[in-house]
Amino acid sequence: MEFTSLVDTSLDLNFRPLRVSDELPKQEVESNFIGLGRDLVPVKDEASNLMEELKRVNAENKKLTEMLTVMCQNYNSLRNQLTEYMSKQNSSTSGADQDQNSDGSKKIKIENNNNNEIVKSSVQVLNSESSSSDEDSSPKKPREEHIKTKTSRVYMRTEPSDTSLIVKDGYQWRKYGQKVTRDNPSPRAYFKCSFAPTCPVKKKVQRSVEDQSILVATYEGEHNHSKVDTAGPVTTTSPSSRFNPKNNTYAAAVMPRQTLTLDLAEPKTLQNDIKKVHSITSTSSASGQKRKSPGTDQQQQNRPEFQHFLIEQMASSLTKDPSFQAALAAAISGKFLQNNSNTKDK
DNA sequence: CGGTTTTGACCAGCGC
DNA sequence: GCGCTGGTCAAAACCG
Repeated sequence: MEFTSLVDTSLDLNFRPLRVSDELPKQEVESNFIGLGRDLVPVKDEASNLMEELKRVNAENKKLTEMLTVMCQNYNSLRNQLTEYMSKQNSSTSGADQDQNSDGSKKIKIENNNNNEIVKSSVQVLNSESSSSDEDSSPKKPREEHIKTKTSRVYMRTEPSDTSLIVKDGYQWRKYGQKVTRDNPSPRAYFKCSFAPTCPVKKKVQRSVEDQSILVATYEGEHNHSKVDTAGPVTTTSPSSRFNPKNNTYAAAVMPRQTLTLDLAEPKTLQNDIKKVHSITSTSSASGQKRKSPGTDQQQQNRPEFQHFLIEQMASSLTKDPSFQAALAAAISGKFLQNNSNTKDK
């Protein structure tokens, strides 16, 4: 449980109400064993146990808040990089769509336009709903499908040392292929949703050409089931994918990955928070298009006021979350019920 | 043993 | 028709 909470925030919180009922019996069994060992456990002890539990939950919340802070920092730095990159492109000649690309393929052009859109909208939403024309696959057949199927693209920052192509998004995926594409030296991995056999969703994951630390996940189709709630860290792929034995980068990669997992999970609340944070950090520079000295945002973010505001926002976001409240209420009431049954049994 | 990953083979679309 | 490319298949390997 602790590990789950450490690894993910909103996803687990959202699903917690479902899990509480699953997990509580376990705790009951455990505490019943304890109860058998000691004939009469004073109510005082139980109360102190509860307090301990509350303290532990509070500590967990603190950890989550800190992680969210890191997430926002990563997000902002990524945004800065993208903004800089795009402004560089804009400052060059207008027809410089294919600079960097000697072959100047149409696909790249489209990709760049898409990036442009995202940056122009201040990258509030990293999950961009794309039209049928924006997908990078050119053949006719897929194109027909795109008219029907929803495609979206998600950008995710990872540790540079992390070579795995894993995007944690709360779903369970089965990898069915990997290819090295022409316009990108890093391989592209193909995944199918493996939670439901009938689920038509596919995703492609590939590292960005510009920044190898950015994973680009392209989703095709819509899930016909809810998110998978497994016991592990937000779960996306098979057990062996949660930890990459080749480079031992799992622990290091966990933090950056959460960033977009959260974006996917609860876009509205988090984006609102991020918007607020953003408005604070960019009060001096109007549109963000002005050339800022690199690291300006970073300095702002390091300010204690900013950190405080950020933590407050995250905390309020958590406490406002009905799922979180329900989970907390269920946990507490479960404990009380457990107490009652224990005392009645004796 | 069942599910997942890996990876070479295969297929279809496209341009020349 | 041929070669290139992206996407998928499927057998073997791997893992818990």
